[in-house]
Amino acid sequence: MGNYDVKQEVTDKYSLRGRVFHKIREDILSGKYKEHEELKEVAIGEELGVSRTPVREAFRQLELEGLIQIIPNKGAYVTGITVKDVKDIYMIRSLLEGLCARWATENITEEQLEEMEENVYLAEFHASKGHLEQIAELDNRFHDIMYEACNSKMLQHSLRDYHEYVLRVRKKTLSDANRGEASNHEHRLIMEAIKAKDAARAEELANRHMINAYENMVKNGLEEAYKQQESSEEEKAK
Amino acid sequence: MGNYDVKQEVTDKYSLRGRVFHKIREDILSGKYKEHEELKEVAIGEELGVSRTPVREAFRQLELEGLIQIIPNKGAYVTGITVKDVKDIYMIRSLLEGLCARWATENITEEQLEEMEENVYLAEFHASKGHLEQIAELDNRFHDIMYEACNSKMLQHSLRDYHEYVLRVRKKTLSDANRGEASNHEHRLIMEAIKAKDAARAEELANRHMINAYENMVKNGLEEAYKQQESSEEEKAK
DNA sequence: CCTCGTATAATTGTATACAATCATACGAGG
DNA sequence: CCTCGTATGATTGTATACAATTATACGAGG
Repeated sequence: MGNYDVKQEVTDKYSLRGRVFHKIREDILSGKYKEHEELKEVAIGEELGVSRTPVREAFRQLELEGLIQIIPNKGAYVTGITVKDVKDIYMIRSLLEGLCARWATENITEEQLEEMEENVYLAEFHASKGHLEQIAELDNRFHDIMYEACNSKMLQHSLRDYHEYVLRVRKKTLSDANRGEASNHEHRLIMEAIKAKDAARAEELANRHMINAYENMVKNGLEEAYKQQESSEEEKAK
Repeated sequence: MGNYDVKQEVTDKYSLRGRVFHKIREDILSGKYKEHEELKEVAIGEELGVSRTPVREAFRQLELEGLIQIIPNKGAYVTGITVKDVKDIYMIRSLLEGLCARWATENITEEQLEEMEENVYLAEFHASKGHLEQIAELDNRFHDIMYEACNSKMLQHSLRDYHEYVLRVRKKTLSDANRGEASNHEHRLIMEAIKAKDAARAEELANRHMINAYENMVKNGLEEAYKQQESSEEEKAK
């Protein structure tokens, strides 16, 4: 239950307010709650040791994110995430990460660029040592730096949403060491394009970066990670 | 207060659950609550004739949408929407509407295509008669048909979000009869491209459609519609 | 006069109580 | 045996009560 103290920053950011929200979200994305399953306020509240009030607030947020659907006076039902959803997200992200890279080229600060360079070097180091955990962490951070650098609150918001959405899938695919190195190399190219102020190239590279990530994911069994929707067909029959 | 019975469908969709949410949202987008203003739960609750509970739930949703920022144990502060935000949204939408048009070309059903054709004809009729209200309504519907036709839950969700976000600006610019007719014509071209199964052309046209809408908006005084942020500078000084 | 600490007020966070709505089961009537 | 209506239980919707936290005001001490 209390697996939220792994990273201190994240803990502080989410503890108390939003802890319930992120826990339920995690449980949906991890497949604990299956598609079309009904979520009861009291049951989840008891499981997390809180009353219905915070649970209800979390439900409202989850509905807005599209993870559950709330039917008034009836209940909250898990929407789930299908293979097609993941594919769509990567296509959408491909476009938006491209736009982000373009804007980042125009707006990035010296500090951000330096952190990006450091990130790339560090990632290559950890890749050579086989430190998978750090690679995933640095990959997260690389994209986050770019989201900040693009200087657009709106774009940043959308990309963060999508990024989190597929976080579980990403963690799985980045565990593949080959893709990890390829991904790092793509990060380097993007970074260099940004540094050279070549916005068009940065956009094109970021575009490809997403497509590559997606194609690799398909190759490495995206279906398996999300076979939950098959088993939910029985659920639907009820 | 009770201006929600203009359109029956919308009323039913939002009444009871979500009414509070949409009302507060409307008040933020309309500029009633200015940037950096603190929203008190009890005050808003009394104004809407409800207790704190529904207000709090609405706050959580609004935060997720980025319209307010909630600082734990302190308060909820209006984030507002700046000129740059609107510009960014249109650039983002340009890409996503393009993608949507492409996917719609591949997935649209006969019924949807027929409704789209009907929509275009109707819009041209009302434009010739100068019925501005109907034009805005049909414009909404045109895009909504395409969102449905693209057959992507994720893309549909994002585009609806953005669409609503700039709804107020759009209503203002579509009041310009010239842009209304130009917009209708662009709708027709998109529709014809979809009908001809020319996905690349549909994408390109939808792209341009957004850029044109944005450029027209700038010309017609986008700044004026959102000058609220200037006045909020004083607020910030407090 | 300024600084710091305590006390008070205001506001949010959470839990609980009550109301409204929906699902289910059971039995009367056909 | 089936259908419909009512009654009961479960679940959500809302309001209120209490706890925790934060902001403010005031006064003691330097």
